[in-house]
Amino acid sequence: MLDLQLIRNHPERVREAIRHKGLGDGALVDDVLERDAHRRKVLTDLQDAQARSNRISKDIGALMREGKKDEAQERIAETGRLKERIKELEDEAREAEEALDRLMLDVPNVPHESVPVGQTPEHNAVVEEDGDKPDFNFEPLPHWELLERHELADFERGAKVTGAGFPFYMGRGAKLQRALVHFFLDQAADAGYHEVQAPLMVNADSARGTGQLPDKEDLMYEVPRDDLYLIPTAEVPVSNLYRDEILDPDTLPIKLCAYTPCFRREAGSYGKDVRGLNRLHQFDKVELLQFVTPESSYAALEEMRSDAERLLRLLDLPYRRLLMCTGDMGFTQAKKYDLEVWSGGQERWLEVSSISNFEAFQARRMQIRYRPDGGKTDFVHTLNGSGLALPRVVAALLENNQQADGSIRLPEVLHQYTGFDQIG
RNA sequence: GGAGGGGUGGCAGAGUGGUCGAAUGCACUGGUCUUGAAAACCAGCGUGCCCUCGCGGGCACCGGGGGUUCGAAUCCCUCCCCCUCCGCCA
Repeated sequence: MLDLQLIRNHPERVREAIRHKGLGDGALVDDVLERDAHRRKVLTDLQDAQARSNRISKDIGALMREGKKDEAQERIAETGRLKERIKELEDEAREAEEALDRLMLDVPNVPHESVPVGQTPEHNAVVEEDGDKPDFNFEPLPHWELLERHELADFERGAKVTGAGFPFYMGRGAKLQRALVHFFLDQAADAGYHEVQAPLMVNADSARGTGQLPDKEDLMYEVPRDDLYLIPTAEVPVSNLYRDEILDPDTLPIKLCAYTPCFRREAGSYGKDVRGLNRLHQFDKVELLQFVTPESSYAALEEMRSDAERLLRLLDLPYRRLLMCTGDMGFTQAKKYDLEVWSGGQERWLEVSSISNFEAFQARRMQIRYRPDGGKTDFVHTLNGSGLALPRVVAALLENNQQADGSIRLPEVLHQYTGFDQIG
């Protein structure tokens, strides 16, 4: 949610943000301003009426105490009309409030000034490329063939047991997953992130807090009987950790990391993108999160970005960093980087991390505040980033490190975690 | 799942229909005292919103929602959460 003050004071900036994100012409802003004016008018009327009512009740109390029952009765008689009026105004105020809230949920976050303006992925800026793409003197295989050859994963049985997109990882495949999770968490700890283990299901309030509800409902699996949702990312439960709280400034920045499986319905995504590990309904991810003061959030974004990039360098995976343009960055973000690894078998870039600064957009929705020393409470800024999502990292590791004889050499940093240095 | 108890300010803990946004203690902040500190004493100390250039004023909030009443922390309904005991169970 955006700051209503910002819309009031700089409506043109918000209109521009809406256009740049490709979400309309910005007429929404005028609706908001109109609704806001109306709400305030109704609120003022209501509060006037309530103040009068309170005055009368207080007088009645005083009269009762003095034993002037008759006078009290007279005053009670006066209140009938006023009570009705208050009821009407309360209804009006609630409607006005709800109408404004609904509109406010449609207002996207304003992109940071450093974000390139554009509507399509072509406008994303490739900021950096690092590492050498593998140069094979044989025909490299895509990872799904490598998985099959080495019996690292079983997609067919996964489909039987659950459905497409729910593979079993087997033997060294399973161990590799566990090793990566362990490695990522250790690295995060070294970088100062505090590990948490989060619930894998959340309630509707939490899903709303991070913006999965109301509009991205199709993303999540539901457990209707208990009114819960399976998490599409650890971002959802962990961001909500401090919902409705006022944080002590001494505790900031709060840096958290969490390993969780992620569940995504991925409704409507078909095509060859979905082969193998490229797109799954369940996958593992280590997520990094930070709660910071507003003035430090962009430094934190760069820090988090380099925390994620370090993992790719340690794994010796060639990657590139994209600065997402206004139209490709999403509704809630102010600035977002994507990290993509090169997969040598498929000869394409695979997104393995997305690192975002939400500024106060999520915090306002979740009511996460802090009290600056001696000052008024203010919303924290929130950031999160994958560090990293496993399946595509596995895909790239297998593809890039395959040898002519079909074996796969694992990067050295993983040996102590896997207990083996190659597959096959 | 069954039975009972309970949710009040940062914490502890009063308050069971009217001068209660809420006693008191602790914590915290400022001041007095002191060479300094502690102690003691004095004062301040919740959140959100609305009106106002400002001074200031108003409204709402005692787990959430609804109701009774001129008036609700207090009474009623409902939901949620916590605790104790029993059952079940990784």
